[in-house]
Amino acid sequence: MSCKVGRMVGRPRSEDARRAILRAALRLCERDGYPNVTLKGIAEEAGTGRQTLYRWWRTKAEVLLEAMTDLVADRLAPPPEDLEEFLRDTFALTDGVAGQVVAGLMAEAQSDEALAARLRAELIGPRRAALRQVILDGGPPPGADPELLVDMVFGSMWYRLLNRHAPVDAALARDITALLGRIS
Amino acid sequence: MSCKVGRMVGRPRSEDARRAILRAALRLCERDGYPNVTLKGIAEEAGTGRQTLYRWWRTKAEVLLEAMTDLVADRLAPPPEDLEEFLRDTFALTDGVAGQVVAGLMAEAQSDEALAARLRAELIGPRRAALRQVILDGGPPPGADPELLVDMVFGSMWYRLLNRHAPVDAALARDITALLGRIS
DNA sequence: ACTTTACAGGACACCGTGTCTCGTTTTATC
DNA sequence: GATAAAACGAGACACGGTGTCCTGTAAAGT
Repeated sequence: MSCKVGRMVGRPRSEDARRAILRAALRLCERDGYPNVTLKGIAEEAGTGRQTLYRWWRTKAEVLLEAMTDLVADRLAPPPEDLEEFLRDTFALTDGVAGQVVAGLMAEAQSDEALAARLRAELIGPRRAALRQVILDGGPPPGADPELLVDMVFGSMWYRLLNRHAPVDAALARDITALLGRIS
Repeated sequence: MSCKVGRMVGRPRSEDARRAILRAALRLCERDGYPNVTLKGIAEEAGTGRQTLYRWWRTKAEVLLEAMTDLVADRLAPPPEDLEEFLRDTFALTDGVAGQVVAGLMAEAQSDEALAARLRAELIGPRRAALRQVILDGGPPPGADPELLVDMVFGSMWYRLLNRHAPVDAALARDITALLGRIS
C-alpha cells in the first residue's frame, strides 16, 4: 500500500495514528454495532483529524478490513491438519466482534466492488485455499470437486453468519466433518 | 399488514400507488443497482408523494422485500419433486435483478433486525422448508441431519451469490445433486 | 353535508460524506 | 541551523438522503 522503497521525504506516516484508528474502529463496532459506525465517529474516537482517515482509507469498510486482517493474522498462525480442528479454529474467529465485522464487510461489499475484490483477495481467498489444502491432505472423496466442497462448507458458515438461523460453533464443525466423511 | 376487517372509513389505500411504487423500485434497482436506490428516488420515479411511501413502508428494503415476494409468488408456483429440478428453478430466480435484490436485502438485514426477521419468515424460511421437503421425499441419506444438508445446499448458493466467486446456475444444481446422492 | 383517511407536493432540520483550508509538527536534505 | 516536503489535528463547507411536518385536494363511509 504505502511505498516502502525510495527516498521518503517529509513527515512519515504516524504508526500511532494508524493503530489508534484501527482500535477505535473495532471499539465502536463493539459498542454501537458495525452499521452505526461512521468515519466521523472513528476520527473523534481515535482523537485524529478526518483528513488523516481519508488520506489512507476510502471508506469505513477499508478501515475495518485492515483491522480484521491484522486481527486474523494474530490469531490464526498454525494451520492444523485435522479438518474438524481447522473448522473449529475458523468458526471460533466468528465469535464476538469479528463475526459482526465480517458480516458487515460482506454486506458492504454488495455495494462496493473494490471492497469486494479486496475482501476476496485478503480474507476469503486465503481461508478457502487453506480449507482446500486440508481437504486434499485428508484423503478427499475421490470424484468430488474440491471447490464445490469448499463452497458447501464455508457456504453453510456464511449462511448461518448472515442469516443467523443457527450458530457457527464447534457442533457445526463436528457435523460437517462427519458428513464429509460419509461421501463415498 | 393492513386491517382487512372492520369498518374502513376514509379514502381507501390506492392499489395503483402501491403497484407503481413496487414497479418503480425494481426498475430503479435494474437501472442504478440496489445500493443506489433511495426512497426519495422511488417516490419521484413512481410519481408519488414521499409521505405515501413512509405511510406503508419504513425503508427501501421493506419496499423491495414486498416486491420480491410478489415476484417470487408469480414465478414459483409448482414445487417439483426432483431435487435437481427444484434447485435449477430456485437458482434461475437469482438471475437478473432478483439476484441483486436478494443480495442487497441480505446485506441490509445485517443492520436491520426487523428486516432480517421478515426476510427469514417471508422469503428464506419458505424456501428452506420446500428444500427440506424435497430432500425428505427423495430418500434422504439415513443418518444425516436434514437441516445441515439444507444449510450446505442453500449456503453454497448464498455464498456464491454474495461473494460472487462462481455462478449460481444449472451446473451448480447438477453438481450438488450428484454430491448429495453419494452420501452413504 | 360532514368526517375520516389517503393522496401529491413541497419545506424543513438533521446527519454523514467527502473536499478544502488553516496552522503545526516531524522528517530528510542541504 | 535553515529549508522543503509531507503528515498531522482541527474545523468549515456544500451536497444529498432521511424522516417529519404542513398544505391543499381527492375519495370513501355515515
